[in-house]
Amino acid sequence: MDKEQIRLAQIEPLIDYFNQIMPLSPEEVDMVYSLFKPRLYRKRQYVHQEGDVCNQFNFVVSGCLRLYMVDDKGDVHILQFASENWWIIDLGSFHERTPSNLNIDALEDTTVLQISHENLLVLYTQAPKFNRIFRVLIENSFVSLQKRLLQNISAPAEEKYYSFLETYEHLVNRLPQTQIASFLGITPEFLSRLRNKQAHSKGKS
Amino acid sequence: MDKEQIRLAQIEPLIDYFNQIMPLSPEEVDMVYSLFKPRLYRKRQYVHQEGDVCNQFNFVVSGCLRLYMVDDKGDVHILQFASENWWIIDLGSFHERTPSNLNIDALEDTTVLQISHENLLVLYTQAPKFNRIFRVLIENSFVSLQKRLLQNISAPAEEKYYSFLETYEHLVNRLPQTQIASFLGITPEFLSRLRNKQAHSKGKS
DNA sequence: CGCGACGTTGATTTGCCTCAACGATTGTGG
DNA sequence: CCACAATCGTTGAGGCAAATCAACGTCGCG
Repeated sequence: MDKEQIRLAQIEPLIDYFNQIMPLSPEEVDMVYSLFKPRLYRKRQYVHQEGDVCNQFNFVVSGCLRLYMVDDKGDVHILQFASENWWIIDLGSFHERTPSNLNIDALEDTTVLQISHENLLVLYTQAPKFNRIFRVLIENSFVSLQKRLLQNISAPAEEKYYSFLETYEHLVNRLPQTQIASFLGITPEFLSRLRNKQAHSKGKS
Repeated sequence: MDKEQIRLAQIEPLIDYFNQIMPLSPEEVDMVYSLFKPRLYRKRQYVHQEGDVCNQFNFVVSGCLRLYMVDDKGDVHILQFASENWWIIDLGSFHERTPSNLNIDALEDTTVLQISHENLLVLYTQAPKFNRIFRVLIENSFVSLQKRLLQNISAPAEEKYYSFLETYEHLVNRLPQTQIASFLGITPEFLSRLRNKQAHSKGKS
């Protein structure tokens, strides 16, 4: 495969994704090919750093990224993981063009397809169908975010952990416990004790 | 004013709201007039009940609604308040056409403008600009939801409460403490103690 | 090899909950 | 218009979930 073929192969998962929400015309497919750029990030590399205006909308082709905030004490709070076929971005910073207080970095070597703010506006203007597609896409994100918030205000840590195991089954064995704890909003020590309890009750049943 | 004039007067805040995101053409304004219906809910009345498919997208003109879940123990967990110029809906149920496990009811006598699922599809088809408008609208909701989640996994109750006071300043004196506690995910008793502490420290400074 | 990230375990502390009781206010039916 | 119930906010005593701090073994990696 030459470089061009590699590029095309990488973009396919995104085309599939869009087609699933709403089938694209050949012209729209061409626009996706020309406006989304593949990029590789190495493990631990920043995709976006706080202080900057977030300028790229990222679609993960392979690997895993995280979106997180670092508080005054230096503790990390993870808002989102994104593995294959997920979107990740600081949406507030991206749209309001204001400096972000969130970071995005790579938990594994990760390939993304990214579109800049400028090119996304081009896409919306020249292919209005993408307004509809991105509306649906964000609606889906909104619904899952709302579910997570509901869990957070209503359920104890143990229940949140089990729920996480179900929702992120495909991802669980790729993530260190510390990252999961930070996502759940509990300490790694306490998560360890929860897991221990689970192991014991499983042994008995 | 005759009935027709009342109807028109009630719809104006919504037209203003849309124009602020993206100016509407006269034809688009007409569509809004014909597809959104005003409706009054009395205090404590249900706007939407769990078990039903959520079929109305609601825009609050005056008053205040809440979106909440009732857990196995009968405890209420509030996902959202909506007062003037806010939207409220179970978006998951509305789009997937599945039975909801959330409720919406009125904390005050409330006037809403509502559009049915069916008519929203008509609106999207006949005036595609609304895809863009609703995309922006949901993006805004997404960003504020993400901020709230971040607070929830990173901040102690006291900080969440202060943050609530800032964000919902206009609404705070209209809401009973029990509702605020339920929104924050703490008990009314503990909220009372937090407020007490605040009063004392204010007295000293 | 040696260092740093990771997971575990123990002892202790604390933020927040539970349960119970009490006035103050609201509202509702007789 | 009053009486009674229901809702609301507050306070106290006690308990539990989860955090903190510290120590230790393991593993992967430079």
